[in-house]
Amino acid sequence: MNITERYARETARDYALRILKRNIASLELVPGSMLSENELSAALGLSRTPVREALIELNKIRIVEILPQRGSRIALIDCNMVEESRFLRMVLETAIMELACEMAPTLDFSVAEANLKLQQFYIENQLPEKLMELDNDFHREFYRLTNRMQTYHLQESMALHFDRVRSLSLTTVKEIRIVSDHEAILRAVRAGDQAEAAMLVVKHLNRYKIDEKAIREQYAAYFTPERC
Amino acid sequence: MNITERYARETARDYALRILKRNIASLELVPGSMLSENELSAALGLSRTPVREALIELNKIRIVEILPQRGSRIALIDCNMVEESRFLRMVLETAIMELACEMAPTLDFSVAEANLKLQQFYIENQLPEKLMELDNDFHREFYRLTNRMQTYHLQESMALHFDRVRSLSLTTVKEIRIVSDHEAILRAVRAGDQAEAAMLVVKHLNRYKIDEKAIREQYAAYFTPERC
DNA sequence: ATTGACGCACTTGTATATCAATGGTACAAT
DNA sequence: ATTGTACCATTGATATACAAGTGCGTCAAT
Repeated sequence: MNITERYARETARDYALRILKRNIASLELVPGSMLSENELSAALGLSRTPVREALIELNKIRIVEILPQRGSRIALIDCNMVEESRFLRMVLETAIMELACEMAPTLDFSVAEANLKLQQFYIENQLPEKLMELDNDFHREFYRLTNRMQTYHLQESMALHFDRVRSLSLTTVKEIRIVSDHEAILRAVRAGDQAEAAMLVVKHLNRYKIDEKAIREQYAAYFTPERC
Repeated sequence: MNITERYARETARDYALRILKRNIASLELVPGSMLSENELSAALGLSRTPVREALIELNKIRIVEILPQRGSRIALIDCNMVEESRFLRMVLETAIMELACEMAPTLDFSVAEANLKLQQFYIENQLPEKLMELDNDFHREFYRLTNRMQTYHLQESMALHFDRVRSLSLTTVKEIRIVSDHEAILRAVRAGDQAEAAMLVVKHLNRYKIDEKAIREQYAAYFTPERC
C-alpha cells in the first residue's frame, strides 16, 4: 500500500478512505486480494473503528466486499459496475449540461473560464500531469453551478470502478482534444443550446472509451468471471 | 420514535438504519431536532457502534447533520435537496426506460406483468395501502432488468428527502392513474418506443408534484430558511 | 488415500469503557 | 451588561473483549 501523511484536521476515517481509494484506483490494492480491519489499522496507524467505517463506505459502492466472519476483499473488476459507472456519468452529465443551458443567463461562468485558461496554459507548456485534476474541476464546476453537488458525489463514488480500468489502460486521452471539447461545451452552454451541449458531452465522454476487451484478456485475473 | 422489532439475522447497523429512515420519512423524527448517539443506542437497545455507523450513512446523504462535539440533528428540509432528489429520479428513470426499450427484445417482463396484475387487483378490491409498495417494486424491476441496481440504490437514498415532503402533503396520488401509467410505460418499453417511454415517465413522475409552496408556509419551521 | 471429527486461528459484528477535544450553558465576579 | 470560569454533554477515536461463524490443519479411523 502506498501510504502518505495524514492532513491536518483530517479525521481518521477520511484519512483511511482517502488512502484506500487512491490505492484501489491505482490497483496498488490488487482486485481480489484480501484485507482485514486489523491489518489495515496497523498499516495506517489507526484503530479498527475508523478503518471499519471506511470499509463500510467502500462496501456500499461495491468496491470492497465484506464477508462477515471471514474478512474483506477488494472486489474484482466487475464489467457491469464499470459499465454502470459510465452510464451514470453519461446520463447525469448530459442532464447537468442541459440544465446549465436553461440556467445560463443567470450563471457566472468565470470559474470555468479561468479553469479553461489554465488548461490551455498547461497544454502549451507541456505539463499534462496537472490536466487530469483540472479536467475533474471543470466538470464539477457545472454540478456546482446547477446546484447538484450531491448528484456529483454519487457519480464520483461510482467512478472508482472506471478508474481501475483506466489504470490498466495504455490508451491515453489526447489532451488537446479534451481541452477543445471543454471549450466547445462551455460555448454551447453559454449559448443555451441544449442539443449541442448534450451531443458534445457524449462525444467528450466517449473519448475515454477503453479497449476493455484487450485489457480483460491481459489481466483476466483482475476481472469477475462473468462476461459483460 | 416508532420502534419495531428487529428482524432475524438483521445486523444491528441495518436495524438502526431501517428504524431511523422510517422515522425520518414519516417526520416522527422532527426536522431540526437533536439526536445523540447515546440516546439513540438506548432507545434502540444497541451500543453506540452500530448506531454511529447508521448516522454516518445518513449524514452522507445529508439527511442527518453531525456536529462534532455537539451532537447530531435531523436536517431541516432543504428544498434544494428535495429538488435534487426529484431531478435524480427524473433523469435516471428516463434513461433506464430508454435503455429498457433498447434491450426489450431480450428482456423478460413477466415480473413486471405480475406486479401490474396485482396492482389492478388491489385497485378493484379497494386496498390502496398495498399499492405504494407495488409501485416501488414496479419501478425497481426496470433497474433490475437493465442491470442498474447500484443506480437504483443511489437514487433510493436521495428519495428520503422527497419522502419527507410527501409526508406533509395532503394531495394524494390518484391510484387509478398510477396503475394506468404503469401499464402504458410497460407497453411503450415492450414496443421499444424510447420517445414514448421517456414522455410517459416524465408525465408519471410529475403526478407526484406537490404543492410545496403551501406546505412550506404551513410548516415553515421544518424548512431551511434559504429560499429555493 | 479418504473421510470425518475436532479444535484452533482468524475475522467481522457488537459491546463497553475511556479519553481528548470542543461547543454550550450556567453562574459568579466585576 | 459583560466577562471569565467551571462544568457538562457530545462526537471522534482508541483499546479491549466477547460472540459467532468460517476455513484450515490435525489426527484418528477406516
